[in-house]
Amino acid sequence: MPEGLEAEIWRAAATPLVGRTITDVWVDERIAPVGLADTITGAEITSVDRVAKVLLLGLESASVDTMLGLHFGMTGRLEVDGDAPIDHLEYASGADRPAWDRLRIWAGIDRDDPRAEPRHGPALRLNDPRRLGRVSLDADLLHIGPDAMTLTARALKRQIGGRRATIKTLLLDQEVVGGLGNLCVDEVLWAAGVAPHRPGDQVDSDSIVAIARACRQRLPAMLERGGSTMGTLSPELRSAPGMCPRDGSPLVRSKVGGRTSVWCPQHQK
DNA sequence: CGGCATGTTTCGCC
DNA sequence: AGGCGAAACATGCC
Repeated sequence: MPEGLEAEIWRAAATPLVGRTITDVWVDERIAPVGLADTITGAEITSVDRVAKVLLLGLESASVDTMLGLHFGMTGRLEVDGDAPIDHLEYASGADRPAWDRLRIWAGIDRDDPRAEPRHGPALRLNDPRRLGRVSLDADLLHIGPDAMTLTARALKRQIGGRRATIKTLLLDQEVVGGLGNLCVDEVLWAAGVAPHRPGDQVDSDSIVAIARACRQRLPAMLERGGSTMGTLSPELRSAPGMCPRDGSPLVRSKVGGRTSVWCPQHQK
């Protein structure tokens, strides 16, 4: 579930936390730096941002000035004030077990708001069955590439350079482009008419333009509709590849860059 | 039981 | 040195 689009949905959902003070923290210490809870308890949440697939909370207090980074891995999901903005797909059987919680942050309401009611549950809850997600402090995000949603052809061309890895591998590399995951890359390449296994240095200029345009146009549309699973290459189509929605020829399911890829040999060259 | 999963990190080989 | 690809990580589901 979590690609850049999901992180963006969670960013928007978490903005009401700005201005609150962290009163208590519980964390699964296997996925966080030592002493994280003590470090951030008492700090005010001063900002909520997203970089690529990472959600960032700015935290400030007399003794702390840091950025808390939430990485969701393959199966992480977020709840804010008891509300999950995205439902499961992979674990769609309604499973949401407390045992899978990895981080719980209780944060007080705005001190000066007389209408505010006390809250009992955690303000923020990171639930992640597979535990591939991570919580970090001051993560190094300097090398993250330009964000996919606003990607320009010029920037994409520069980032790809003369590299010979497959275009799919390159687009999945967060240092090349920020925010794309397996589903979005397949969707973008399908829309742009580029085969996933084409080497980066053999992607012509027109295709670069098409990929960047597909990122700028399709990703915001998918975001609007609910995230990475809302592309033309639907989860149903991915799991049982049928006919290409564009030209009606058979879709192919194969491994590219170690990831399951769905594409149309007819119009993706 | 075997295989597979929306993601990163690490290791070894050029 | 650095790009590249495969393996590893961890757990649940079909």
